[in-house]
Amino acid sequence: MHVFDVLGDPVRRRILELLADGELSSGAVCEVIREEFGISQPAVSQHLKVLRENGFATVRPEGARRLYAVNSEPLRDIDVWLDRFRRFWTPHLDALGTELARGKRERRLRESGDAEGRPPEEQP
Amino acid sequence: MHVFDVLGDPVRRRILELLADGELSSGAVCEVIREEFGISQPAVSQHLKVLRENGFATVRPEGARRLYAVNSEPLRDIDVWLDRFRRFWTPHLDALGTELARGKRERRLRESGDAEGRPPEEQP
DNA sequence: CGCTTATATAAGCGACCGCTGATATCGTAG
DNA sequence: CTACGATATCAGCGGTCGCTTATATAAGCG
Repeated sequence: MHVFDVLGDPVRRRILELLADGELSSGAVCEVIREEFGISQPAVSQHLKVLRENGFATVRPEGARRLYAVNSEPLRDIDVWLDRFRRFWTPHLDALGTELARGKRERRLRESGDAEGRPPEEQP
Repeated sequence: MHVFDVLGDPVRRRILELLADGELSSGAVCEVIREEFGISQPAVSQHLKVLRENGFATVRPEGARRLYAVNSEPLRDIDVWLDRFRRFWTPHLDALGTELARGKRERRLRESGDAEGRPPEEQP
């Protein structure tokens, strides 16, 4: 399934938004989604499966619960795909220039300020 | 139709990639897509319609041809949606910081260097 | 041990999406 | 005016996706 197909579903997008604020158990996700979309637990579980199998989320068992977290790599792929269109709203850069600028920005900000540092969950 | 649904289709993504290099006639798009995906002219026309109706492309008649061009606004919406996940690969920024940094970056680059300036096509 | 809670899987069904083939519209050339 | 080329639209069909109900797996708890 392609990256954009995964994000094509509003429920999956919402789940990712929820996970963006920190890891959540399947049940916690269920509760919110059920309230907002009115769909069943298996439906949510199937969406979580899609997110899992396509690398958008990682799972960590904790007792009987399963804690889900965002895995950002596929989202970064989208960001990269968007690069070729960035010059349409940052007109003075071609694709290479944008890449350099993004790198420079990151470096500049990394060495100056800092905020809360949640490390990006990498799975081996 | 939602932004991500539009990009869910590989043909539509490819068409946008083609249009990213400059405007193309429906026929020109057809030719490439037909070669790459082996689908018919009506199929391509329907995809162009989806792109048009969802604001991803603009059309300009030139004689009997119709010239298509990228309209970047929906793509920017995706970029904005991605903002909430950017801290996963630029860990030292929260969402607000990222927004500020992006604005600052743009301003900084706008007043310093410049490259070839294809103006972003705005439709009134 | 059973019983409950938490989550995942299976089977089946309806809706939607994208394709094709046929046709309509529109511009242009002879 | 007619014919042709370029593009859009229509009708219909098949496949896929997401939902539901029912069930399986597995952990916690008395």
